[in-house]
Amino acid sequence: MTRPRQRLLTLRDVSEASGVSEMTVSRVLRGKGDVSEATRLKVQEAARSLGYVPNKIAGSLASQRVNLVAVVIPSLGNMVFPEVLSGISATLDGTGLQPVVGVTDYSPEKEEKVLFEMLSWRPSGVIIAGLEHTEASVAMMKRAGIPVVEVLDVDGEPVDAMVGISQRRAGQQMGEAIAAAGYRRIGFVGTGMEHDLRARKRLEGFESALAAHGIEIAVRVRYEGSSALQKGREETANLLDQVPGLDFIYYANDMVGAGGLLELLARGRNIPADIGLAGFNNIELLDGLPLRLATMDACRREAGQKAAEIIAARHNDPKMEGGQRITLTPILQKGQTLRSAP
Amino acid sequence: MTRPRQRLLTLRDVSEASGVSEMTVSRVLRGKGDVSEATRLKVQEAARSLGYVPNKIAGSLASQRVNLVAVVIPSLGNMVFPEVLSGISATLDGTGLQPVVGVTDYSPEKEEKVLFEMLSWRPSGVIIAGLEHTEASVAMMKRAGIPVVEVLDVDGEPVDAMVGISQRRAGQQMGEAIAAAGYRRIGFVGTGMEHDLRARKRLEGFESALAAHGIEIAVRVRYEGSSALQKGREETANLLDQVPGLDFIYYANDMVGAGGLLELLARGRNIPADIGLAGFNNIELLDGLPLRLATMDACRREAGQKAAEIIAARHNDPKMEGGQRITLTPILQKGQTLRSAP
DNA sequence: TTGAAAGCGCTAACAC
DNA sequence: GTGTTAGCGCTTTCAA
Repeated sequence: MTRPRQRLLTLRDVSEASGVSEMTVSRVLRGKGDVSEATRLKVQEAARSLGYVPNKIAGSLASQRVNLVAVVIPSLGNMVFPEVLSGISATLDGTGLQPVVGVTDYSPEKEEKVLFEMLSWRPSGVIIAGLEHTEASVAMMKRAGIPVVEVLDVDGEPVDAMVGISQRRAGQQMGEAIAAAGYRRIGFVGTGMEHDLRARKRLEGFESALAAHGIEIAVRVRYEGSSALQKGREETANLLDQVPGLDFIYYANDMVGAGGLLELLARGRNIPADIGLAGFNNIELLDGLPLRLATMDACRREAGQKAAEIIAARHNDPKMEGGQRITLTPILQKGQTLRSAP
Repeated sequence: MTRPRQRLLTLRDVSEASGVSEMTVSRVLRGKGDVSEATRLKVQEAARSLGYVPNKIAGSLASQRVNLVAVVIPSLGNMVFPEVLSGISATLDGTGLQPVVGVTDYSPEKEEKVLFEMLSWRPSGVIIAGLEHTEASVAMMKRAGIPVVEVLDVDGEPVDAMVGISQRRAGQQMGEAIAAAGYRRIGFVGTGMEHDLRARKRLEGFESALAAHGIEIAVRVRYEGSSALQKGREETANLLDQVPGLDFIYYANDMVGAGGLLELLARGRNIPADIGLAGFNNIELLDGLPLRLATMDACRREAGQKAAEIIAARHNDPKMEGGQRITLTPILQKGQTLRSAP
């Protein structure tokens, strides 16, 4: 494959350039241990002028510690995971820990591979989306001997710690609000993501809430691929044509929901009196739409923050107990597309 | 800070469990060298049943090779960089190389830190957004002895290789199209990103093209913060109030442009006859809007792909020459918000 | 086809 | 405050 690249600068080079022992150079560069001001300056100057970049591979091997946190998420393409990530980064900043991201494309097999790959770097912790993983993935995480935090869902048993909302409950709440508002003929637009188990749980909760009111989803479609805004329009048109009497559409996420909103507005439909709609995620995009879409916050940023806090705390105090369970509470935003209960 | 974590499984454990020497176990696990089928099976079985995860830190130190590619980008929050990333991942898949992402928040100082941090892991290559970096960053990249590809801009001198569009030329082209269409009183909505040098270059090109037609930008505003759709609406309203005779608005990106479009439609303006508008990036979102916004593709995915190809090729053949320069050509999409030349 | 020895570049632990 | 020694867990090299 590849041949070793040219030799780079080592501690020894800095040591020779500064006339200070390797060990002391190492101390200066890490800011550990007492070093006299004089030698410190000598060393720093030498390192700077040589352009020395320490070798973390060697350092980590020797110290048996790695300042990386593995973050395993399904996708970077839909705004929700970047937000989790941004919560993680913000919290990790200043702890000396660094997130490293792996993407699974919603595939459990790829997740397993990514996890294996990341664990082979011996990170200080794992933050992973969801509670469902292959047996091998679970085994790996358990054996890794590091804090593991599963995020964005709390409906199930975690490997170790978990932080998130109850997706099932979130779906239920939306279903209840819709039924309470008197909507009766309800359509659903879902993603084609077979493996988005959180979306599935939301839908289950949603259906159970409707069932309690004697309502069944009248029609459902799934879209494949991305371009969610456009798909939202198309599938909405689709639904309306299939079932003219529809008075509500529930969308698997805000992006398709926004597309649906644009379509309904284009058709001059009376929202929310005549027909209502709701999405999920509370993405920022909604602020600029002609009407505020009803939605629910998945608390993604907060989940990332809390997860990172757990990792950081346990990194600093390895004796700390694991198994934290933090349930976040999403707020239902009625926006302007869900009428109030009569 | 932290104490070493519990001892994990090592090659020695697999060696003992299988009764095969460490060296041969290593060969099996890496699939290198000739190993008899019998021992191969013994070893694989032992590794699997123990749940052995190799230690890449030790492996990389010993072999002096690391299968990581450092990817340094300003942000994950706006869809353009994730797309570059996805081009990179797709191309790297199957090469044995893995991208590791660092985010700079458009700050040159943070970029320097991120670069230092990543280079200390001795990656096999660097892909970094833009051509402008601190002196120290440039020095680090030059000294690293690995392929470096700067992406998304070709207006300047690269450290090594570069792949992207000419941002200046892109701005010019849009300016020319607008002037040719006969628009004369032109407004500009930019981001508050002081350090988005690519946006700045686009604007320079844009202004120079207008100047060639004796036109100056009549009014410009910058928005701060995110929520680009909403800001697009607000700033558009703002502009129209300040300069009622405006007949074109150029937006720094499609997201604000989409907000502007919604605002103009809400005001019942006649697009593109009465007033035109254009964005930049050709994001997917545009497909679902009531009118297709005029825009220009930044070739982000393609830039990621080409960059990754360069890294992969040079990884496989270190003797290969560096300094590749690939200029991609963005296509101007007139959409429905830019009238044709009279 | 397999094994033994010698490091990779750094840091922990201990001596001075 | 500074230096010395002995590895960290692998892979390279070379011998068997």
